Amino acid sequence: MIETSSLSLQSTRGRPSTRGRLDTGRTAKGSQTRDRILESALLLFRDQGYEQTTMRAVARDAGVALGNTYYYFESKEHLLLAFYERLHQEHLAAALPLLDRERDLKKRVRGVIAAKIDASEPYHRFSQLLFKTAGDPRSPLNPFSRESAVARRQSIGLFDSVVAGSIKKIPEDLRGELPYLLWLYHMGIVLYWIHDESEERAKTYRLLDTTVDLVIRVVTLSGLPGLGALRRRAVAMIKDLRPA
Amino acid sequence: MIETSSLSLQSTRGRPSTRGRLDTGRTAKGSQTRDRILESALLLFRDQGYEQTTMRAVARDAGVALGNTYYYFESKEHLLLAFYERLHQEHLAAALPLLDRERDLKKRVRGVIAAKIDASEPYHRFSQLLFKTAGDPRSPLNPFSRESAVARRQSIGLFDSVVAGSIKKIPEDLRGELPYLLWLYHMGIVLYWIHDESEERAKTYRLLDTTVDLVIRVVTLSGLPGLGALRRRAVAMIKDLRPA
DNA sequence: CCGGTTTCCTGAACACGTTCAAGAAATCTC
DNA sequence: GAGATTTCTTGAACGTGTTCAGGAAACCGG
Repeated sequence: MIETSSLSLQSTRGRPSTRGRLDTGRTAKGSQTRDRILESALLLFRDQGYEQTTMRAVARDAGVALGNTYYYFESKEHLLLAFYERLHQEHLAAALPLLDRERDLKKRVRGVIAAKIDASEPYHRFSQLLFKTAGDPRSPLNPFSRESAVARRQSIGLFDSVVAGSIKKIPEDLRGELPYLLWLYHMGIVLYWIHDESEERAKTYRLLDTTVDLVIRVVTLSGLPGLGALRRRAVAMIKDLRPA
Repeated sequence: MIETSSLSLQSTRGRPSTRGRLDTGRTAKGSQTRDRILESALLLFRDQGYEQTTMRAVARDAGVALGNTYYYFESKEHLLLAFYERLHQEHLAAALPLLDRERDLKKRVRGVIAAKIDASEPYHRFSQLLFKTAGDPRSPLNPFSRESAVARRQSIGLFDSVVAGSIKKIPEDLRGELPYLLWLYHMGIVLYWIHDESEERAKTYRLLDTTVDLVIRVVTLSGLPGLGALRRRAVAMIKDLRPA
């Protein structure tokens, strides 16, 4: 499928997009240590949450000195960022088969978001931190920050594929902004999921099913001749106000 | 105006809705100390941000020992919560005249949200923390937590008045949920505002003007006979999925 | 007033994330 | 392989939010 060929399953670990100073993992030894630290952190995060996990415990479990963790990860939050990057890879792997198979836009959107929720489920307890820090412009986890730019672009890129690979007729002007809008929509669903404590996240899935229907309906309606002016105005607004 | 009579301008300070153990401010002396601490904290927060403000600095400026701040405020975050309660009072004071004067729904919604942004402007730099912690279910600042229930109910209550005091015809079933929906909408605008660094927050105001138009249009359209089924389905979903 | 009780206040101590000077190990150059 | 350079590792130390045992001050019933 051509439209998914731009999506990469390659992990960005090992040669991360670091900023000058922290150009780590250059030797085999260094790379191994980095992985050991990351692995320890992920296990501890999952088992006892982010706040309860101390950097000292991460270092101990990885078998290195405390200070060494700071050679490979700028801060505890960057360790979390590395986790999210891995989570995204898992999400991608889960979503790709569906994108290759299904061509109906509604099912593609629903499937990709459901895959995200499923992939995140083991980490529900501490995924709360995603949004805890997502709102802080200074945090590297903030979806608009420079440091998470790679992850964000990848995440939005997934919705590029969702749109590109569907057979639905979409007005040209809306088509350009739709992936971004779907990404925002998916963030909203995730935010709800974070707070959802219902059995099997039943409420989140009900929300998803109902709203995905509405969303697709709006996309369809926006193509009607009588609604062209309204649609153009909305698209213009999004282009204007969408963060750079 | 009857519909605003339930809104209170009384500050909740002095006799806060604390939980048993921390039933503070019972003597005149205690209450004074609490106010001194809060005042110091607000000044420091505003001038140098939340993270840069240390509890030791707060205590020093208030002229008390470090430990004493923890007698009146459970944590640094609770100090921030007290700040948001005060901010809400200022917002309320700014919004009330408009609600007494104006009866057009669109103008009421726009006015109340604009008032919120204006009231928050002096604290833009560290308001980022609102959403930083808003996503964390364990944080007292989380809009769905027990501790912020009072503030939240007040905040939604404001939109109760917005709806109740307008002359717009609104379908009965939607009318019940509309205040909550408008509150959610207003949270979205605030989230955008937090990240908005444009001159005079021009982008936020453009977003507000455009979306308020869309929102009201949807409310109007939802009353059309042909769209009753869709509206009922949407309202049912909201009732089902709205957090308790 | 006095003793008892509650409320208020103190500062040392703790665990945490983070920094840093110093040294060990790997790699490179010749 | 020796020396020079880079990469990796260490653990003590700093400043932070928070806790806590203990003491001071206010209040209350007699």
